[in-house]
Amino acid sequence: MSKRQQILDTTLELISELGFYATSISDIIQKSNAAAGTIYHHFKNKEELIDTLYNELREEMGKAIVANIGQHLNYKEKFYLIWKNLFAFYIENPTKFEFLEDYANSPLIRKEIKEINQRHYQLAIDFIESGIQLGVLRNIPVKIIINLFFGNVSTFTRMILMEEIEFTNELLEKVIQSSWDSVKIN
Amino acid sequence: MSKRQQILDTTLELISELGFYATSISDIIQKSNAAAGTIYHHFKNKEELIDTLYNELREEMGKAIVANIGQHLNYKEKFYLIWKNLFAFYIENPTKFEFLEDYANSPLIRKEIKEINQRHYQLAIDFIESGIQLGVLRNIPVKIIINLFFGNVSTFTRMILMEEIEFTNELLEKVIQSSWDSVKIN
Amino acid sequence: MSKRQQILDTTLELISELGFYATSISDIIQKSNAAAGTIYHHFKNKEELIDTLYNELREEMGKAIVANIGQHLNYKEKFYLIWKNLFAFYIENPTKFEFLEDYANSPLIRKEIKEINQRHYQLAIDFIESGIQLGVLRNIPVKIIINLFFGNVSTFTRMILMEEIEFTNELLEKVIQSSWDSVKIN
Amino acid sequence: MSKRQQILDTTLELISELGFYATSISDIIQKSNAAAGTIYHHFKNKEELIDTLYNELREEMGKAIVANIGQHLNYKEKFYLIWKNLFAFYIENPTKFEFLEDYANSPLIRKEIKEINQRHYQLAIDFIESGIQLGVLRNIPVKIIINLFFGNVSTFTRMILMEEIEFTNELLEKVIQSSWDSVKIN
DNA sequence: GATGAATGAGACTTCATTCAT
DNA sequence: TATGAATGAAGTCTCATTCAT
Repeated sequence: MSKRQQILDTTLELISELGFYATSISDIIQKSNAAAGTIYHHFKNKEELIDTLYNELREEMGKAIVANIGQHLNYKEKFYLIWKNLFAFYIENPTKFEFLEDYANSPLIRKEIKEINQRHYQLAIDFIESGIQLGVLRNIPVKIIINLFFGNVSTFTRMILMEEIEFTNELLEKVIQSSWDSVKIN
Repeated sequence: MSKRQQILDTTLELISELGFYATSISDIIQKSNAAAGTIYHHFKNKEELIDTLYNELREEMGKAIVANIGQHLNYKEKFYLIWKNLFAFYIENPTKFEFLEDYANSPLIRKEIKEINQRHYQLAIDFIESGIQLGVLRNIPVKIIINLFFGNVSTFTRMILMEEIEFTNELLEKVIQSSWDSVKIN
Repeated sequence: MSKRQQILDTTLELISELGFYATSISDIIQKSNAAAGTIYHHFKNKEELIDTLYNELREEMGKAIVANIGQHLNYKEKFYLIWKNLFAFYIENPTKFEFLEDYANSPLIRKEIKEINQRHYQLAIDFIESGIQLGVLRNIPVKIIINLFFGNVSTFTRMILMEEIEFTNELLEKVIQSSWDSVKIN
Repeated sequence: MSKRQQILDTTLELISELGFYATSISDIIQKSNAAAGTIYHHFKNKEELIDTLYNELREEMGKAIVANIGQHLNYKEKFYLIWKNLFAFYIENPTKFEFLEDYANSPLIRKEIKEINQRHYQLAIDFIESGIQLGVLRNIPVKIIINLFFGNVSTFTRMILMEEIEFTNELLEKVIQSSWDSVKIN
């Protein structure tokens, strides 16, 4: 594996464990077996290193979300599948989940929320918009629906990962049902 | 105003603006017109200062949530009122909202989530549990319902504060309706 | 002696010995027995520390130059006395001489030359201008005369300090005579 | 152009602009389109690179100084011509002027001043010595006369390049006259 | 001749905290 | 109660240089 990748992998691990601000370049140097200069050879600064990681994970997550979305599924089935896909991605990649959550909640970065919404969420926006136009979803601003959707998945994932509640398929179905009931036309 | 209160107020302002980790004691010293020694006279260390603030705000928020909850209201009306109370508290106190969110999302602090659930959420737990027992709410673990509830209010608040969407009473009603539909028995 | 003064004194010694860029904050810390934080408590950064030193020395030098300038001296006698005063200040304070020269020659700082000319050289400007008006000095731009004057003193001082030539009073008189002959009306 | 020459040219440009210590190998790599290894293939280290440049420029300057010195000129005419030659070389090659000045003023390098005097200034030494023996110049140590001479040309050049004063031929003549008057026998 | 990834010492600066006044 | 000078560990980043390709 290349040094560059070692650095990225180590950064992901450390930030998911310690968080954004508690992870120092020193920590990354030690755990990745890279020299300080090597990090700065590949990345302009700490911020760029983290942003690179974020963008990679965002893309990976974006692909995971739409896995197995066949044309034969109806709207509600697609909604459920996306929910499960995102949840599965998080559960199978807890470090990535932690990193993405931490990044999203970082106060300085949160300012970008508007831009991010358009850049990364385009597929989601289209999906929700079509639901409204089809008369399947309520006429609530798309952005709100999306944020509530992602918030719900994150909340549930966190509780499972922190072992606050025990996972069962039945529970998963119930929670997705909640999510669906909150946006579907009555 | 006492120096102690000046320090607390300044800390709230700074953390809500810059976030947890970007706010240094140095910043607080400058903005509060207090000396370093004065801060350490009133608080054992930075952590205690922040925790003090957190606990005060938590209590204040706890009281705000249950304002005007009269016995004559039915369950759904109470649900709506609590939602509105919390939202109003956030909107009227945006710095407190930011602080509480940042604190809650802080990775190191998030470990306390279990304990917090019991300490601060007892009223909420009782309210949700009674809803389930009354057959008004679905049989989903209480903790999940609570976290989804608080998550939804926060998500909506953030979008209004960041001016991603424009506030209207009609929109507020729709969003609370969503929240309610996600947990009420069909 | 105050820590602040210890830091300034040490900085003067080190820069005069090693030069501007070869003097690190680490060096200053070690030699001054001050902690890193102490330096930054008194000075915003390395640049401000050095600028403070420069301004103090500039003022000191400005006073030295005009020592013993009595009203009974004629113009040429004043010219000789100022030359000797500046030379004596340099020879008696070789570290200050080195620092001031190094500062003046620093490429980045040299940009300020115009401003410095007006701020620190006002007395010199007045003196030269009066010489021209009295018909004692040639009609050459004041700035040029001043820079040649200071350049000559520095050149001579450097050669004495580096022991390239041996000092004698006779030699000093000859060199000042050179300086005078280069600007006096024939 | 060879890579070696590209490196030398870039180094000259950067040092003349940023100065000695502010110019990093990194800067040279970027601006010259050469790889780190290439620099170290041609030059043992940074010091050798700069010294190579210095020696080349010294030789070039040495030649420029004596351009058009015909045997038919008398001593004073030669003095004037050398002055003009050096000034012209500086004005036509401002980057070389800056580099040479910066090198000469570099505190660490200044220690070599004695050696340099003999290596590079032999022609100048001979010229001044002959002037003294001919009874045209004052009996002041040759080294002093040389340093004052070069110092005067540099001072004037700098002021023109920094646009502190406007160049005119008349002014140039006046300044050379000053220089000459400072060393000629009265 | 030329490349550029890799090194690690050392640069400047900020941090939370202490303590004599 | 309040002050602010002093601390020194630890932070991010740059530097000149090496070496396998």
